[in-house]
Amino acid sequence: MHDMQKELSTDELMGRFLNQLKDEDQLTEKQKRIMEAAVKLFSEKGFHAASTSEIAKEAGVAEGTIFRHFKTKKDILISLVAPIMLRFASPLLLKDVRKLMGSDLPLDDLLKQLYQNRLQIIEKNWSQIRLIIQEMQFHEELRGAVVENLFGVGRKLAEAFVSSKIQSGEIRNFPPLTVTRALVSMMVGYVFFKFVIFPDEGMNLDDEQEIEIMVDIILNGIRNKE
Amino acid sequence: MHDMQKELSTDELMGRFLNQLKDEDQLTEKQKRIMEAAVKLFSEKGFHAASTSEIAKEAGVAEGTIFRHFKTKKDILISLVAPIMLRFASPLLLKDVRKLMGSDLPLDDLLKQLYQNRLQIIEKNWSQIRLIIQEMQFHEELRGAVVENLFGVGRKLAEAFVSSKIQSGEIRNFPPLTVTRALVSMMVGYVFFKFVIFPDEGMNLDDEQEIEIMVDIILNGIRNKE
DNA sequence: GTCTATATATGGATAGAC
DNA sequence: GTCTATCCATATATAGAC
Repeated sequence: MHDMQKELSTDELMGRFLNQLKDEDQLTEKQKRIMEAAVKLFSEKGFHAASTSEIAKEAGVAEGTIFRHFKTKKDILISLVAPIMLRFASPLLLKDVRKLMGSDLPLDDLLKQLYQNRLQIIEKNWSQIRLIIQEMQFHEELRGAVVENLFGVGRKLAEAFVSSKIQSGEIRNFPPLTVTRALVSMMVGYVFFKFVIFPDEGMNLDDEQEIEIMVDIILNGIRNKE
Repeated sequence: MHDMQKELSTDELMGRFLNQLKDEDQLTEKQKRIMEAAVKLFSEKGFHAASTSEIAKEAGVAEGTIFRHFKTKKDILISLVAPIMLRFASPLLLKDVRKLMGSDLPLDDLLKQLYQNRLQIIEKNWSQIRLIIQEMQFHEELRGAVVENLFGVGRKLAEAFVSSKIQSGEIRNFPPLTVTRALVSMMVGYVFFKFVIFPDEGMNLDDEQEIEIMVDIILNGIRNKE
C-alpha cells in the first residue's frame, strides 16, 4: 500500500542518480578541477561574487578553458548540483536509513543514531550544502531539482516511517507530515545555530550530549504513553 | 583590489545600531528611497547580483546620487542592517515577550501565542530577514552585530524564562540553553520549510493548526509530568 | 544636493594560434 | 584541448555642470 508507492519513487530517484554517476566518470581532469574550484569559491563568496578568472586561477587552468567546458558561468553552478546531491543526498537519505527503519532498535537509540549520522554527513559536506541552500533562493530550476529529488524522497521516507510507528501505536496520532517536520526541525535548528549563527565558536556542549537531550525531548513529545 | 578599504568592526557597527534611532529621522527622502530600493533588490537578487544602477532606477534617482550618500555599495548594505534589526528585532524579541513571560497564562497558551506572533513578524519581514541571514555568511562584521545584538539578547531572555520554569518545576531539568534551542528550533525548522523550501506552495495545514501541534509536541517533551 | 557624463576596472565570454 | 589575447558589456565610482 503506502510502502509500495514510496519504494517506487525512491527507485525512480535512484535511477536519476545512477545516470548522473555515469556522467561523472566522463569528466576530464580539468573539468573536475574547475568544478572543485567552483564549489570552493561559490560556497566561500557566493555565486555572483566569485569570478571565472578566480575559478580559473584556483583550478590552475586558463580562463578560456572554462568556457570550452561550460557554456556559461551559471552552467558551472548547475553542473555542480547533481554531483553534490549524489555525494550527500544519497547517504543523507538512504544509506542506513532503511536499515535503521527496518531494525528493531528502540526508538530512542534509532533516533540518536539517525541524528548523529545525519549531523556528521552535514558537517562533512557543509560548504556544499550551504552553497545549494544559498543559490536555491535565486535559481528556481535549482530549487525545483532539490525539492523534488531530495525533499520529495526524504519526506516520503520519513512519513512512511512515522506512519508505521503511528499505526503500531508507538507514537501519537498526529499528521505524519507534522511529526516528520518536528523531527527534522530539531536537526535544522541545530544545524542553523551550529553552522550559520555560530560557525566559529562552536556550541557549549558536544554534539553527542546535545543530541541525546534533543532525542529525549522530541521523543517524549511524540511518544504514546501507556 | 576590491576589498582594500577598511572593514567596519563589530563595535563600530553596534555603535551605528544604537545611534540609528536618532539617525533615522535625519534621513532625507532620497536616502530612504535608495535604502528601500536596496533592500528590495538585495533581498530579491542577492547583494552582488543587484547593481547600483538598478537600485538607482528603482529608487528613481540618478546613479551618482547614490554615491553622494553612500561611500560604496557595501555601505548601503551596512546602513540597512541597523534599521532592519530595529524594525523586527525589537518586536521579535522584546515586544510582548516580557509581558507573556510575566503572565500567568498556562504554558501551552503562552507558547502558542509566542510562536504565532513571532511567525507573523517573520512573515511580514521575511525578505529583510532573509537578506540579513544571507549576507551574514559573507560579511563577518554583519554577523557579529546580529549575533551580539539579536541572538545575544534573545538567548538571554529565553534562557531566563526557561530557567525560571525549570526552577518552578514546570519543565524538566535540562540545560536551559538546550531547551531554549529546542524551542527555537521548532520555529526555525518551520520557517525553513515554509519560506526556504516551499516558498511558493505553502504548507498543507494552516499555521494555527500546525503551531498547535508543534506546541503540543514540544511541550509534552519538556514538561514535567507528575 | 542632484543629475549628466564619464572614468576606470572587471566581469563574462570569444577568436585564433598552437 | 589548451592557452593568449582581446572583445564587449556592465560594474562601481567620480567629476563637473546646474
